[in-house]
Amino acid sequence: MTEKNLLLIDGNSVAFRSFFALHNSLSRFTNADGLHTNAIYGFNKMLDNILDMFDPTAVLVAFDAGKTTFRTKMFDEYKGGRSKTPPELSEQMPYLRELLTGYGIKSYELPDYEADDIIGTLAREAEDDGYQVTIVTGDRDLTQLTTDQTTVAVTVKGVSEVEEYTPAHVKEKLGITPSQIIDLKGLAGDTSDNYPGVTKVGEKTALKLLDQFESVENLYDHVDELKQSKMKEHLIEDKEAAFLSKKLATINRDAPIKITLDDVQYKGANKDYLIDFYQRMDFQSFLKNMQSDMEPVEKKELKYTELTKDNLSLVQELPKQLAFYLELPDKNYHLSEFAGFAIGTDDSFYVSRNVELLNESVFTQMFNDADYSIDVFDAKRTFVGLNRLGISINNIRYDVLLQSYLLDTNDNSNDLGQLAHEHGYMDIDSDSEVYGTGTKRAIPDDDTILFQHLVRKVHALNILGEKLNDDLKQNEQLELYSSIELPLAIVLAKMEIAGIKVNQDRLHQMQSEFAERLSEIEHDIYQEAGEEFNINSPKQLGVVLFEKMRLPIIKKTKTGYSTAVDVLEKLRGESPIIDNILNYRQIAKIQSTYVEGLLKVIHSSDQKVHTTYLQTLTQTGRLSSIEPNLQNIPIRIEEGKKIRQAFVPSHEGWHILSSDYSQVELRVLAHLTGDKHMQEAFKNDQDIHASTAMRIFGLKDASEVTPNIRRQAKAVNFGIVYGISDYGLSQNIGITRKQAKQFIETYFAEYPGVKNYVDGMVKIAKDQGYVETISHRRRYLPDINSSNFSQRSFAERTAMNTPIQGSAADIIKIAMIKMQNELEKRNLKTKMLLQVHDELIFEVPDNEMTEIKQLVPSVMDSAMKLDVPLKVETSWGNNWYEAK
DNA sequence: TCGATCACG
DNA sequence: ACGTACGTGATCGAG
Repeated sequence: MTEKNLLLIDGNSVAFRSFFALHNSLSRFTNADGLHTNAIYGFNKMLDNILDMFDPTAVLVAFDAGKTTFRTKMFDEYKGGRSKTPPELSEQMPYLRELLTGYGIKSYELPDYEADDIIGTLAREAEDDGYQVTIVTGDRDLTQLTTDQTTVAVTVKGVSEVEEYTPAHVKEKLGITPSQIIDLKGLAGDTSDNYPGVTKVGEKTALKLLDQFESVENLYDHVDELKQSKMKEHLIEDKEAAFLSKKLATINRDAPIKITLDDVQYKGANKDYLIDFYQRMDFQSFLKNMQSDMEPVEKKELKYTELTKDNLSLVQELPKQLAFYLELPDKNYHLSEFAGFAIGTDDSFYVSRNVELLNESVFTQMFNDADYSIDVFDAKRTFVGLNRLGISINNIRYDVLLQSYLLDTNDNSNDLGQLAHEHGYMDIDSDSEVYGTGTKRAIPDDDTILFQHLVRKVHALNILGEKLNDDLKQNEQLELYSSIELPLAIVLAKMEIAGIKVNQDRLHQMQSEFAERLSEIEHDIYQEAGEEFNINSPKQLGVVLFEKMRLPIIKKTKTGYSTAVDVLEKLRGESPIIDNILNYRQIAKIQSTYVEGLLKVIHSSDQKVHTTYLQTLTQTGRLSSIEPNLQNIPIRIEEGKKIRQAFVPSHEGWHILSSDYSQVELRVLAHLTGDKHMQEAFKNDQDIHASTAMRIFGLKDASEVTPNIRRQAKAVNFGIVYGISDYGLSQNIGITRKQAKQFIETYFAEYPGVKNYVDGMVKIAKDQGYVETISHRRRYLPDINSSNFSQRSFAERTAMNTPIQGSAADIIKIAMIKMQNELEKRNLKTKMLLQVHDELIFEVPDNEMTEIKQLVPSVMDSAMKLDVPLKVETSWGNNWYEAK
């Protein structure tokens, strides 16, 4: 006889448990549409575990139907006072149903009844029919249903483990039978369901009473026999409440359910449905399990031909639209070895380890033939790689990395395999699977492994390029892709290749100067502390300052005392050691990060540094710069600023020229908000901070704007751009929160357009789930409806900041493309070298200086037409330090 | 690998 | 009552 096993799941309870179990990682669990998925994920984990453990022949998930039930009719405060379900959980409920559909599991709800009642009723029917029943829930109340045939599995530690209650286990834990659970609840009540029980009687007392009297009814039959006590009075007084509570706790095992055991027979999952569902949820690990589950469904083996010098002509037979992948395995592609390449489309693929083949005319012609269009992954990387081989390419069509990033700034993995999976293309492994990670990372010796992987990449590009292009079109982002990001990739490649010359002698000179000063200060600090310790260790420093020297503790971090600058500044008067530490920190920073750090990354071949710009990293559309980061070279403090003297032109007699946008972000703000007052200030070329100062402090004349007042107004302007809060502003300029609040209110009254914009952006983010820049760059903000104040506030500030910072990024990107075009069109030797968010840096031969001084600002200020003028300031000198 | 710190816009 | 300014990267010490 086959065993009959029924699995009943309390849907709401398990969803709730899953949600809170993964609440800390809430923001990690969102899919591409910004939907939270943590509860769905947790529920899925639980399902996998439970199905595996109990191997059921029938399954049902019961849900609560709504707020009101027959219990609320008996007692209208039943489950009252519960905080309402967080929106991040509610939004997941419909998808939970889809998950169940995928598993081939029925779900059911019944108006006026709770999930418990459905479970109780069906469990009774199943027992009568000879089933073994397992009930899964997060709610211990359901243990009242345990019998010899029915086990109640209560989730513990989130939902990954369960505690199984049998009648024996209930007895062991509480000393009562399952049917007495309701008596227990009757006497003790239940705070989470908000019913009272008897005053002053909790679980302990209730159990004692039940041990003696067995049931509520019997207790009250003999209540007179109790000796006089406060408890006896309470019992008598709350008799009604006790009976009501018992009734409320009793699960209805006779609910009018319209679902039968026949309806819930379990026949297994619908794998196609689940795969589609997992893709939509971005559940990579479940997808993978499916795959490994699904027999030996190996990834498709693609046919390919290994290229050699002798069969190169085969490449000429390829269609004119194809994909090409050049493998530079190291992150730093300026120095990486070449592992090989693959090219092809449809079912013709060619592959080789020998990148020298690319120098053959078949390829060099193909890459510069306008009739061809080549799809790649990371155009900038490909361009730089080919350039190192002496090859140019000018017909790239789709860059799947860029496309993917523009569609969703979070999809920016540099691993094509991983990214393909995120877009639903599964016939490929990730680099980490094929090459390994960390120190074990290596290119496989086995040709078939490497070649198959490279060919799969090319095939993935064939499929994804077209698909993502359609998606971009849908988002109105085609223009952003083809007129800004793709051309920019090439411009950036050329800047990286150009590199910037570094004067090593100057750095070495600074290195010994700083070393000397550091050892002097170090000596003083040890004297003052009375011991030697590692000044660079915040932990050791904390002990010295706050334990040994007993200085007042201003702020703490998660791990101990804070020793950050703002804290030390407040301690300045306490001891001369503070000034020395601040000084030491400053110089140590310059020494380690800039002098020594920079020396480490100079290419010995040309005495230059070649940074790598990350074009697909930031959430706003800005670039970032690594190895080395040339976007944070010191400028604010003179000692650090001297580092810039080491950045020099690559030719004798040339100059470094720098042009920067003046207050772009505020100009963008004036444009986006349409605020008349703000626009007026820019149109009249006024000092914007002084103008703001006059408005918020109600000054009549510009002469009344003192430096301090201007400084405060400047902070307010910055605050507006960052998404202001009174607390943030008060911290920044050292005023009270109340004053800060007053400033902000006055500001909004003076600039009503700004106020409208701020509110409008938050609303847009709430309605559509994302915000956009002027060029339709998009940022999704899944936390905008969060019930967590802090997360929600952060999303709100981002909603207003991103269009500003992002539009400013759009503007300079356009300027860079135009600038590079002009330089090439005019055959100038001047090279664009660096971009620092609102600033472009060039090296210029003397005979081009006059032209460039005029050209750069005119290209930059006409990059985009705004409702206010853009302003550009230019300076130049013998090195970067002088160009300021 | 992570948190604290500090460099930039 | 919450607990915050927006966007980055490199270095260090410590687990």
